[in-house]
Amino acid sequence: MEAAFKAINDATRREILQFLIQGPQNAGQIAKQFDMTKPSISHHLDLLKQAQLIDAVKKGQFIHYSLNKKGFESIHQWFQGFAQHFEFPKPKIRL
Amino acid sequence: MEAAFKAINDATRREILQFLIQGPQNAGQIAKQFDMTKPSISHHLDLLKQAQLIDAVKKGQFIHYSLNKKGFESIHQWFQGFAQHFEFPKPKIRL
DNA sequence: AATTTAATTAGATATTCGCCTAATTATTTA
DNA sequence: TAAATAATTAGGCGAATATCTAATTAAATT
Repeated sequence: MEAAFKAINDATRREILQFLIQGPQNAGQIAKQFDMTKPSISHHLDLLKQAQLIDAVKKGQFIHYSLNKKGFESIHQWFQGFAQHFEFPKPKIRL
Repeated sequence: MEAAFKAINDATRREILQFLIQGPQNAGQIAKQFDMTKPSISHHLDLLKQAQLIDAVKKGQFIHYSLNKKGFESIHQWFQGFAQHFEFPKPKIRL
């Protein structure tokens, strides 16, 4: 949980997560989205992985990164403790 | 939003928020909960206030701090973008 | 008015963070 | 097997962060 809060406290890492909503991407494709060197992106990916916000799967010489539910769940759980005290708007229908 | 992510990326500040679930507390009462000096707590309170996660109301020589919905909403909004991709467990009945 | 109490602001310091360049590892292709 | 490609690891540096002590502000009490 500690790791997840740390991971999302950075604009670049949050943008990486946003980008991965589109689906899995390899490190090079991710790096291309940002005006930053590959080693820097690599480091961000490492922190996101530590936080279990993303998964990494090696496919040949590429590494495919994708969103991982676990990290988001840990944030969700923390948040729920407060949500109960505030009553956030709920969708009209349950999906 | 930036400020909210920054604010919750610290164990002490998250504990302050937890403590405030019980209800409003003044700075001294909050500081008593932690093995840390009052100026340090004061600084944490300032960051939480900047993030609109807490409100501060001066009552005489005391300042009463309480949870503020706004900051939590900004985190909630960000989170919702991902929640849709994962389907988090929902309560059985709508309250 | 002087003292006490609650809290913040100011300034210093050690640690962590984000970024870079250079070097390394691992895989594919010529 | 040598060269090229994908990605990481290593090392260094300036900026940001968390903490402390000392000083300041503001309100209440004596």
